[in-house]
Amino acid sequence: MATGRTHRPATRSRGIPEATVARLPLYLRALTALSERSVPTVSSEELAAAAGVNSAKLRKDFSYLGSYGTRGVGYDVEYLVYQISRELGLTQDWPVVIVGIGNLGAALANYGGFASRGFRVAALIDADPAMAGKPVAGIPVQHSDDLEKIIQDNGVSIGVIATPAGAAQAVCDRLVAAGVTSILNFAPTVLSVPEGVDVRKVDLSIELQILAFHEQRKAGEEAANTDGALPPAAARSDSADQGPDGDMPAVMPA
Amino acid sequence: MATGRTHRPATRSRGIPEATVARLPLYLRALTALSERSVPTVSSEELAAAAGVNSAKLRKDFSYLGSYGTRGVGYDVEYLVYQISRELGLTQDWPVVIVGIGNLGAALANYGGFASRGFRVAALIDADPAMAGKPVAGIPVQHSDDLEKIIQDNGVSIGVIATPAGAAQAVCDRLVAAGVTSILNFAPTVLSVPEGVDVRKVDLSIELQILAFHEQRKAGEEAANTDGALPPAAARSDSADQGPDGDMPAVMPA
DNA sequence: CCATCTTTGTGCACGCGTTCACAAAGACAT
DNA sequence: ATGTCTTTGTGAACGCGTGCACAAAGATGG
Repeated sequence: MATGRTHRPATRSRGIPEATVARLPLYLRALTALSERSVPTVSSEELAAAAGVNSAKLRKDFSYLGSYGTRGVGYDVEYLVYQISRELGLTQDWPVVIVGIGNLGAALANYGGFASRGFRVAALIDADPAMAGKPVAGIPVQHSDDLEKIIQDNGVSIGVIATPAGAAQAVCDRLVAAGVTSILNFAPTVLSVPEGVDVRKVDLSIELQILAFHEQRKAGEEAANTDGALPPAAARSDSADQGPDGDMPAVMPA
Repeated sequence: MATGRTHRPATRSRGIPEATVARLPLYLRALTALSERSVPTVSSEELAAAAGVNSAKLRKDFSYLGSYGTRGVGYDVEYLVYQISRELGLTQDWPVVIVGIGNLGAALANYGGFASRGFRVAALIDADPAMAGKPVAGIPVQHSDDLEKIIQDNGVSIGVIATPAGAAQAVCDRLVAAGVTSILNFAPTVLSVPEGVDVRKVDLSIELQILAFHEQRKAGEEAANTDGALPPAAARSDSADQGPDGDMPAVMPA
């Protein structure tokens, strides 16, 4: 589908569905764990269980990448790790900058999951002069006056915004102007960016609110059940160990 | 996905689509900002722009809650804030515990977006005895030995896991056993929980990987554009061509 | 070489979510 | 009251994602 018939250049992703792309990192994590245990091959059933998804979905996801499995056997773990890594672009080095070194920014700087996936924290940037030079996670914080220079000197195309909401848009504008084309936004604000720039956002408060909704609903149903108003909980094979979210992480494309 | 099995035509149907629920906090944030600026009413067009969504989608979302707008005028800001808050269950107090007070846990404890939305950090829990008693964000850290007691004494139903991946499942099991029915998981692991427990996950590394995918795609397209004058309609293979650079595997299955 | 068994890859159907487009509803002016 | 104008609420169409179910492909054993 969508071989060449591009209508709008908004969401053409070379045939790979967005939902599949969002799951690839999940598979990669499970595969990496298997690889470290020197497991040579894995079936779609096993891998799906490890990744917390349906096996049919996993096979269909992989089918978008190509036919990398062997029928009757399964998938070669190392080979699949490589293929997914390449597909995600993790075989190259991605320098990232983190702007806003508060509690969250510091946590991100210390987060080990980045380096192990090809991401390199090229610089930490903060607007507070008192922070300048102070090392966080072994990296000296630089002042935001030098933001443009830092971006350009390091060839940074991915920026992480961990500033207060009020500063986020201004920081975003400067990042984009300096050449950043992908932004991960932790500030609770809608960022407006020119076309061609990707923004993904993570809002911790929003996640809790979604949980609260379901929590309230559960409490309400329970009350209704003791009242005898509703029939007993019909067995829902819906999702035993997965939330109502299905697959989407805590993030939505902007 | 959500129950919705009762085919109630309209009027107070609990069948609010999951996608809508995920956007309600977004609307609420925009509405709160308007409320603080004492804006009395807002049209779907304006609010949609502020929330970063399509106005038709916004109207449809609100239609699931009821008819809270006035045609020709728009929506009453204060009224809508209340209705959405109530729908999300934010009119009640939600005590939450944060387990794992590392960099991320501390950042979460300090995060201001919780308290302002009806969430109260009831306790901080860590496995490190050296942390016990040490105040973080003004709250003394408690040792995980007391986890069950803390949960029960505070009537906690929402737990946040910010531990290393290795400890997450064990913590999760203890939380669930103690009565927690909603979990926000920051550990890069798939949690398995019994039916009736909601899990939402936030994986920072996954978000970056998704950005990297799109970034790579953008770079590839740009190269293709400057390189060949042939628009995207050229590649018309279904599954044959893999990488934009035709880079074939360096690693073959043994 | 043939039979059998395992597991992939996928055609198909279904349901959810998004978007369009417009009638209905109300505000407002005359 | 009546007409006009604005904006909501929603029916309907469409596209995407999911899961079922099965044929094809290859391994394995005799």
